[in-house]
Amino acid sequence: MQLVSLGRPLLALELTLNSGQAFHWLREGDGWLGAVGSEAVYLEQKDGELFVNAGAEEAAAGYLALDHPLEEIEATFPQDPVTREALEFCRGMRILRQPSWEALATFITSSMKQVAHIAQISHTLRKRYGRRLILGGREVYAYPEPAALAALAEADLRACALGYRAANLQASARLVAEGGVDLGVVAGLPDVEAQMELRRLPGVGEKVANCALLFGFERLKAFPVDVWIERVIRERYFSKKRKVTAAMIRGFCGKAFGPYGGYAQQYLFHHARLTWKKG
DNA sequence: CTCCAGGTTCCGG
DNA sequence: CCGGAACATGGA
Repeated sequence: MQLVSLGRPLLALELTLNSGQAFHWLREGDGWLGAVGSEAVYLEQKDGELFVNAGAEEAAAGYLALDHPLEEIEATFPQDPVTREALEFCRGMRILRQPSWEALATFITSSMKQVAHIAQISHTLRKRYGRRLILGGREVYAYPEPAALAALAEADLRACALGYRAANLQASARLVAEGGVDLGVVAGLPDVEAQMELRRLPGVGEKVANCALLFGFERLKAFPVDVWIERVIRERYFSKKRKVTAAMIRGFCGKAFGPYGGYAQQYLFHHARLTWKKG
């Protein structure tokens, strides 16, 4: 396979691909093999230099969001010790620019699931119902289109270990495929309205909507609050308060982390998930 | 075995 | 607005 250099961007490639944003990248030799939309892509980073299979330069640069001004973004983070620790741990991690349906759908399947299992579900769905792509003799699978999932029975999705999420994914795929919720329209809405529109889909509440906005609609201030973020906020920012309600956490997170709150959130999430010690 | 995971929805205070 | 319970599945 012929590789092309994309230079030396500020990028922590492995961290980015394994930080719980996307769930399908697999180790292949010295790099990573996966799909960017409907294009098979190989990525490799060697001594800070980024390489991609010839022909996929544009897709890779867009997906990896190399145009995000990452040094400026990281400089907007608050200076508190918790965020600084996360920044030190995650420096160079980027918010991927994923296709909106792919991001939305994978997070519909994510509720009450560990990252490893979300990945397993993603791979099963891709392999059974996504388009098969070939790169360097290797098979890669695109995420299934809304219409492909809309055409299935709920039982087909249950068979992919989706559990109660099967009905939500099926119904959401149908709504999107039939235009009941138009993701192209969502892309043009302001953040608040976009979130409301996404929440019309079954299985999409505040957290999943924010994940979709952050990872699939490039809303870099969207701040998903999951169990890890909630733990961090409660125990390290509100440690002395007796009662901390969801509204207080939402208010704090929307205000305290600046114009790139979603980036800060991702750093806090990843750092907490990998280093948290009980007690 | 028990506990918990990148939650949502519905229901009763 | 708030807390609880039901909902499936598998990794730790």
